[in-house]
Amino acid sequence: MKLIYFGTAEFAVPALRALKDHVSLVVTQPDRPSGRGMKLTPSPVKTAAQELGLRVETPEKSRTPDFVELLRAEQADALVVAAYGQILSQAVLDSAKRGGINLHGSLLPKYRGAAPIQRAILDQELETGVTLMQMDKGMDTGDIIAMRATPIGADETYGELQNRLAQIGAEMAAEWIPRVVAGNYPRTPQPEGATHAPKVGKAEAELSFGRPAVSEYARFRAFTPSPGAVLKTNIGPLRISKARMMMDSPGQLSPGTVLQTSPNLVIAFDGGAIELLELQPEGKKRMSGRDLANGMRLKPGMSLK
RNA sequence: CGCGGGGUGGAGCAGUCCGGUAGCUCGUCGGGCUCAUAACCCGGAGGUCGCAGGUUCAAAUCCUGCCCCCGCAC
Repeated sequence: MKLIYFGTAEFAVPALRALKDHVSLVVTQPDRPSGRGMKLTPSPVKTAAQELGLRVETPEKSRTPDFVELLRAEQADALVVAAYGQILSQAVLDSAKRGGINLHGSLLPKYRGAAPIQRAILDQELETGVTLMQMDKGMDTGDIIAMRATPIGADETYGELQNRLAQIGAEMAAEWIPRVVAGNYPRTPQPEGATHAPKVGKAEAELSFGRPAVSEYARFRAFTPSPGAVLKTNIGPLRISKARMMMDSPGQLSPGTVLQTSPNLVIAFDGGAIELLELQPEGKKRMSGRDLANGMRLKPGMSLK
């Protein structure tokens, strides 16, 4: 069994590790400038591939004739694709015997597209999962090979859920890829009811006092740890890294009010309150909500709005 | 050379412009009050003010160099 692995994000790493003994080539996005100082940063998949001693290619575009030729020359049994970040052309898909097999972080046909995991949390879905499918030229529209569901925890963040789904994906890959290569596998067209999960934008990561506490708590979870949920306040933007929904009803205090500073910082939102356990003001280090209240002299009753 | 903020007892901050007594909110330790407490009262310990030079009678504060942390943009 000879595989070419296409992946970029963290989601794709566990499956790569699971299949490593059969991967002859890893294709991932080129290093991108990122972080302070615009340093070139390799993708998580590239880092993992190098650690595993695998050959890596990082084409700017995978569909160029030269690159397709390189893929064909591998004479691979299948392309395994997970969170790669580029559309694969039909020519690329046709370069391996069984075409492209994709791991997708949702229960297809729901949440087709770039950000299925974040969207599922943002929508306060109760469950999601991983789908293994035969790629076609559409965006996550191929025939389903296997699917596994898992509940979304009430306090689960994007990072935590992604890790779990990636692990599930790795197990599915280990179980199904050999059968796919052998040509012995089911293919079920996706049913009706597709929804789309477009890339999340920076504006969506902004928490708002005026919206319902439950929706903002979901928003916090969907953007944690990356890119991070931000709460704009009169003492500057706060990046929230740990928070918890307060279950007891806070009465009808106006959104944005500091309800408690001890033992933790609690802020009123519409119809509820959220405890800010760990956050980071602009230019500062990460700190507890309590520390922020100490340094900023916050007192119950003050407004952050 | 992308833009910017910061390093002050264990934590978060003020003080730096305009040099001259180490401040605030917590934590911690001891004592008190209380049925009790994350509340309140009294008392204590704990700081080479990032590092190295320089100026000065005197530097957290002014000058020079260096190290480290972080945000934005991407």
